[in-house]
Amino acid sequence: MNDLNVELPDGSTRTLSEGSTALDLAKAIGPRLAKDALAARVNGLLTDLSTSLADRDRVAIVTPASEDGREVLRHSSAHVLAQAVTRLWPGALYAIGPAIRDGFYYDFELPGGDHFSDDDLARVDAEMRAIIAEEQPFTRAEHSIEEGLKIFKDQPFKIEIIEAVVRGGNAEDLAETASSTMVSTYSNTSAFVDLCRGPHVPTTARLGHFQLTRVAGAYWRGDEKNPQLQRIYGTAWESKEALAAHLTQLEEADKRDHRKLGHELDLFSFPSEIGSGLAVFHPKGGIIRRVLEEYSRQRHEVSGYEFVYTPHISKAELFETSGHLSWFAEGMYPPMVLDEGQEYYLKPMNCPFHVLIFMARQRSYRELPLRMFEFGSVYRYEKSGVVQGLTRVRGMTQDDAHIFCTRDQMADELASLLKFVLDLLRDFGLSEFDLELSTRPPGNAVGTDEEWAEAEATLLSVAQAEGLDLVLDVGGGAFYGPKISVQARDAIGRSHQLSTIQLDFQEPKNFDATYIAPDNTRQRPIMIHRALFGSVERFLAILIEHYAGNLPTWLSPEQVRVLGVRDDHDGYAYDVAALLRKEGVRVSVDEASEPLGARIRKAKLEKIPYVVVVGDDDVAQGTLGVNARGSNDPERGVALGVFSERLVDEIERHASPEAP
RNA sequence: GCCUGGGUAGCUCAGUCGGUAGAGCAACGCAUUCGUAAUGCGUAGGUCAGGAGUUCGAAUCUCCUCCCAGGCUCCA
Repeated sequence: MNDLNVELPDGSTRTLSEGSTALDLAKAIGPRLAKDALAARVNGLLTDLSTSLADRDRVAIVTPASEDGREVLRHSSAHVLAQAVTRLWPGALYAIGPAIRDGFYYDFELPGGDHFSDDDLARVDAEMRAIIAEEQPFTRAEHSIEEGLKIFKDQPFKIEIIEAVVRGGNAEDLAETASSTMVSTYSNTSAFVDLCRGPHVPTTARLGHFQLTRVAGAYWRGDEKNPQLQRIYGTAWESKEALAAHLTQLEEADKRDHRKLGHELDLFSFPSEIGSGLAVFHPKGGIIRRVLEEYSRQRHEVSGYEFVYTPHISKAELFETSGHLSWFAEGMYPPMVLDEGQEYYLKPMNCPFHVLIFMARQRSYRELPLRMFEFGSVYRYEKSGVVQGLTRVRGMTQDDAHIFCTRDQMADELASLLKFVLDLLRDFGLSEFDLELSTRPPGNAVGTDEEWAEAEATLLSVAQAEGLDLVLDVGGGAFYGPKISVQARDAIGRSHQLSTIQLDFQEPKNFDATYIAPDNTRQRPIMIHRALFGSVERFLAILIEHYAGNLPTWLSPEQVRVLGVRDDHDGYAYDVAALLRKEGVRVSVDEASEPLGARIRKAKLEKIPYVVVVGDDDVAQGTLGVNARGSNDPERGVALGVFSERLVDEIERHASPEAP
């Protein structure tokens, strides 16, 4: 019998007897590893422990507390979920059930068109735990296509997958089976067989740290035209602790929810009388918005932008010319019809209006690049199910600008623009970015090859100069021009798409916009659409969640609250407030009608950066007690002038008490 | 738009079998004058999301509409 040598991840080799499996390798390395092992990665491919190894294979044993391990656990959990559902709903059809980020799901069609309800989760959970307690093995088998079709003759979704794979298939289908000539199945008991490429854990006993999270409807193959299936989501982890940590993290994310904080901090609301997806900003939210917008305007002004204002509605003709009515009508509110049959639309975008400003008179090349900026309110008819807080609304304000430039100016303009975007976002405390460049789509794109190539190359080189990775979305651009989008990572690692820079070779053509070139010919300008915040509402939501409501001092609606210890200190408290207000600080006084502790608590719950307490000593010496947000250790006896200077400096630097 | 769950005082929530609506916090009033996260007492507060139906009687059962949450689809 020949030995075989396999290579381990650390580069060492092991000699095993012929016919050894990955599990045998784990045993040879150590009993603890063998006990821990869930699956193996052989020559880069995830596979079962029962896989036989060949000479010179590169093998890594997969253990639970790893990305591979969790993926296997989740995938196997999904499999158990399907088995549980078929036990509880005999005749249920099962479709697909992959591992996803943090968990898994499985899609079903229940007999008689039945739907899962929330109460079903507990039943399914109990059934899954019963299956796990039975310590069922996951047994893999390979069949011919014909056999496969026979095995799943009562499971039309599986048949559809097999047939799709035979025809060539897509990645998703291939993940379910093995290849176009062979069907891979896993069975736990004779009663339950699933079409699956695997790998799976050796037995269900290895599972258990899971929680079913929710039920949902989901279209078969993600297509709205297909029947809707019933989906159950779950999360699964390698240990009780890891599961608990994940659930805690979800709770933490909930606490940051801008809808919750927006309500608690009295920033904005969505009165149902106004309608779905339409926000009103309360005075405190209004302050944040005003400060944010003023800062943005100021930055735009020094960067050579001019400010324009345009109406919220327009005749249909404008959107016919721009093309919106032919390709974006679904996203627009229906028209208002005036007496003479004239149709007016709420604007879904600002660009056509800006083009008209460009065209208001003859333009010379000497005026270019012409940069027009507007906080433009737009209205989009979002489908009722997609509206969400401030992040997906039906009425929003974009920090929108359109740059009209010549072909020669395009590269410089893009380069300075991308720098401008990143600088501005950094001023708001966002520092981690991902860039995505969507390049020319196949087929009839507008613009010359050179224009596309130059624009793409420019965006790429700027990203590199900024030291940022740029992900290419090859062929993902719109037909009318390439696009770069900026995603920002927030404090808990979530990624939000913010800015977009979109080149447009089309719209100036639609409007026949031109400028007079040095050679006295009419030339077509290139148009760049760009929004930095995306929408002001959405940007605010992201900031609120990024800071968990603890906004940096310059953005805080109330920056300082002054409390007198007794009511005979209130006079001094007002003096302090007046002095700070003179320095431009937003400050209020809470008079001593309640105990100090209660007033401090209230101010802390409102996340005010500084709570200032003044008592006998302070009145006598002109000092303050400073209680900074995020600190449990108040500073006593701070001179008023010192505090004021510190505060003004902090505001100027966009810092906060937590990060001074 | 589709699936699931929800909407009761300003907020968070309880409300059993269908029998005239409850708490805590907040608000307001009075008292309390206090040095770093909840002072005490009292008062007021409701078209039970809206509409229709069943019933002697509906927060509770049925239907429709609106709004919210989580998914699916969508996000130019």
